[in-house]
Amino acid sequence: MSVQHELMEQMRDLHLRMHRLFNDRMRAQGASLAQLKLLLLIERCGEMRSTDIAEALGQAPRTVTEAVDAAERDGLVVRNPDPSDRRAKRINLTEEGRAVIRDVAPHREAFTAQFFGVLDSEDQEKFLTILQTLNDRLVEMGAPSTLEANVYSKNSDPQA
Amino acid sequence: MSVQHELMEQMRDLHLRMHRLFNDRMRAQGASLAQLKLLLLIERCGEMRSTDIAEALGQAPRTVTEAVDAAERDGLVVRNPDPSDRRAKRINLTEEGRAVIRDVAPHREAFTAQFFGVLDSEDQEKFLTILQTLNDRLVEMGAPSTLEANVYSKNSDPQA
DNA sequence: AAGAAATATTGTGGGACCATATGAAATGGC
DNA sequence: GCCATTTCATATGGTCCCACAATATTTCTT
Repeated sequence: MSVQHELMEQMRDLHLRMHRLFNDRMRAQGASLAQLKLLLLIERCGEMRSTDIAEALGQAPRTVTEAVDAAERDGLVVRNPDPSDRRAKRINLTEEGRAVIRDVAPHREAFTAQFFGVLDSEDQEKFLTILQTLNDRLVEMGAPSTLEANVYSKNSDPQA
Repeated sequence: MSVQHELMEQMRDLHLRMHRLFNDRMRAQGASLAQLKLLLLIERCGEMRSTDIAEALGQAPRTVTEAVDAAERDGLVVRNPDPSDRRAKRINLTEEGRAVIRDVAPHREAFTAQFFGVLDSEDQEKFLTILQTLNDRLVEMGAPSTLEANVYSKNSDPQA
């Protein structure tokens, strides 16, 4: 029972520290974690509708509208009309948006490598297995199974 | 490299799902994760000053003031003047605050047990080791080493 | 064509965080 | 005793997220 207690504490600590440290490093590069999450998702999937973004990020529609507003204000993203559905808008990266991703990429890579470098590949595999098991458990327990985009390391398999 | 990518995704997913699911269950009992965190800390440590709470929870002073404001509004907590330091206030639980902790306890226990139940004790130990290793790494990388209070399972060693 | 559903957005209200700054009180050196 | 510094709680303003409700437009269903 005390092990579970410890586990919960360590899990929370880990997330908190990781989130803050990563955020700090990205802010030093002029980005923010949340913004980056959005930009990387669009880079990976190409033009997206608001709905798709909400689902991919596991966020409420309201949140996405706000985020896109902000990114558009910063010139990182544009909303184009969707030719095949006049209700919809297609959100895409601007050149400036792509530049932010490019500039930040090495720092993301460095973070991930430095972070997971303490684990040998066997432990990484074990860790991954456990995380997947726990994730499945949460879904069994009632959590939604929607995904979340990856912000930390580069993804080389875009799916249009 | 792709394993690290997967790891990051799974870690984020896990935290998000756990946080939301736990929060939902607690809200059904009239509490919230953050509130609970505060109440449990005070229960464990007795009367506390705002500063102590901020340090214990790894939060900014501003956050604590807000949280205590809310808890005080809900009648779960009171601010008493500190006789030995007229700047300070001593924050303590009300009877209602203690009642919330009592009511929520079984649900916290149930969640933790159900969640970690998918892992045998060997995997739990392995998981704990890995988490600690990663936490230490983050501290090496510049993250603060302040702790965070445990919200999920009961703690039986209060330290006044 | 009428109704239902989907799409994006807006408003309102709220929760949980942050850095920074302010005023009051305590503390420590002199 | 006196002044600079530190400490304490709080305030200002900001980010990121949510739920709920309402709107206008368009598409899909029947």
